[in-house]
Order: sequence, then C-alpha cells, then structure tokens
Amino acid sequence: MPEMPEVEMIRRSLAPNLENKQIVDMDILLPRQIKWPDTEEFHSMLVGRMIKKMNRRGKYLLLELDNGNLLVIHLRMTGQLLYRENLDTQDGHSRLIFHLSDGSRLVYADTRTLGTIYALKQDEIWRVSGLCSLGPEPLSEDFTPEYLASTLEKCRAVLKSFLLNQKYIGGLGNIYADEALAEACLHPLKRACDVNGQEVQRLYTAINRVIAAGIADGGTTFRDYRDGNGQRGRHQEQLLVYGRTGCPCKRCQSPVQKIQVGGRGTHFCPSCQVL
DNA sequence: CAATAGCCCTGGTGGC
DNA sequence: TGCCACCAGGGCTATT
Repeated sequence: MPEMPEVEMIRRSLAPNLENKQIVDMDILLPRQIKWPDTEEFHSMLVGRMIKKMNRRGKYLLLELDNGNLLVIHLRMTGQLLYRENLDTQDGHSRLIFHLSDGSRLVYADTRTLGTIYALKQDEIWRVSGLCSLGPEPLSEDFTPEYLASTLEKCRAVLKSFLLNQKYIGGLGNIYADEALAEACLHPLKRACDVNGQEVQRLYTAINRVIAAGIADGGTTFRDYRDGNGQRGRHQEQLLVYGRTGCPCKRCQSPVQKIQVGGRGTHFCPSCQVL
C-alpha cells in the first residue's frame, strides 16, 4: 500500500537508474492495466523514447519523456516498480516490462492488478482526473496551516475521510492518515469543520511529521511495499496505532481500537484521541 | 455536498 | 488437511 513516502522512496531509488536511458522495447503482460491509450499505441508512444526525468505528485509517478510526453503510473495497493540490471532476477506478478538501452529493465509488478498506467501527450493530463484534482501535498510550500484551516472549515466530513480525500491533501493513505490523527490526538470521527485553531496547528504539524518520518525511515513495509531496488521500509516499527489493534497505546497504555470509517479500517487510541 | 455501497483484484488468514 | 468466507484498501462510479 504505497502512500506518499513510499512512492517518494520509489522515485528516489529509480531516478538515477532510469534518467537519460532509452526504452528500447517492452513486454505488455497484462494489457488491461494500461488505461490509456490502447496497447498498440501505448507501445508506439514509448518505444524509442528517452526517460528525461522521474517526478512524483501525491501517489502518482510521472516519467517525463524526451518529447514531452508522460508515462503516468499509480501503484494502488500492491504495485511495485523494480529496477533490474540483468536477467537473472525473475519477479513474480510482472505485468509490464520496459527494456532499457543499457540492457537493464524496469519491471512493473502487481499482485492484485489494481494499479493504473497511462501514456499521455503533453496536453492530455486531463485524462487522469485524480491527478488533476490533487490537493497540495504535505511538506510542500502550498500546504500551509492557513490552507488546512480554511479547507477543514468548509468540510463537514469526519477527519479520517477528510485526510484520505486526495483533493484536500495529496498523498496520505490509510496508514499515515491514522498515524497523523494519533500524533495530533484527534479522533477519526471528529468533524473536519469542528476542529479548532489549536487543533488545526496540531494536525498540520502531525501530517508533516508522519510523512517526513516515513520518508526518513525508507517507507512502511507491511507486506508488499519495496523500493525500486527491492528494499523494504523500516517505518512500520515506529507506528503509533496502525496495525496495533489491541496493543497498548505508546502514550497511555490503553488498548488501540479498530473501527470502520468510510469503509476503511481505522486505528486509534480511544483515550488519547478525543472528539 | 456527504455518506455508503459496489467494483476492480489476489493472496494470506482464521475458523471449522 | 482442506475448504471457504473474509479482509486488505486506492480510487472511481452510482445511488440515496
């Protein structure tokens, strides 16, 4: 379940290995994961192109090509992008393989096949609606306490749903949303518009802190996440509440509770996190 | 506008 | 040991 820190680690681990290399061929093993254009055109749009730059927006990876076109990849739940220098590593669940000019490969693997892949011309970003409507990301200039305060004020949804909605903040997923609320001592069912000034400040700091910590620890590996070199993350050891149902809260020793909010498993400390 | 359910999917797990 | 229901949940759509 790669969220912003994990996708950023993937970007960082892949960029030096991919930038300025040419895609010489590809194996499309599961065509339905390519959402645009059709298989044939996807192939012809990419083969022969040079990867100029590897960018990220929220949980989207954006590979900029030498003609200005864009390869957009969203890993969803179990997607992985792996750089392989030679042919002796076989990755399970490979769905798409790019062969690069120096004999190396970029492998897209995905057990549950929920990931989405697009090849877009410069003026075609609108085809990825989630990318167009993406809110500012944690740690960025646009993500300010003022932005958070005014956005919360206008929203009547509960905090957990607010944090997961990518149009408000780009990049948070289930793990870091739960962790940010735990860090800020805010209840996941509290209404966004009911958060007061002091709580906004706490939430703002918490969001940036958990994302920065996730990146510093190389991401969170629960099951599937690996970086571009196949390395696991270490942040799972630092989590306050996620995946710790029934375990003592690290602050007050009360057992961590798990509930469903908007269809998502939600972990919190019923004693530290108040409504 | 918000909440909810359903959909896409596979593999791991827990119960019997 | 085998079988099966259930869960993991990101993002989109349809419905209430």
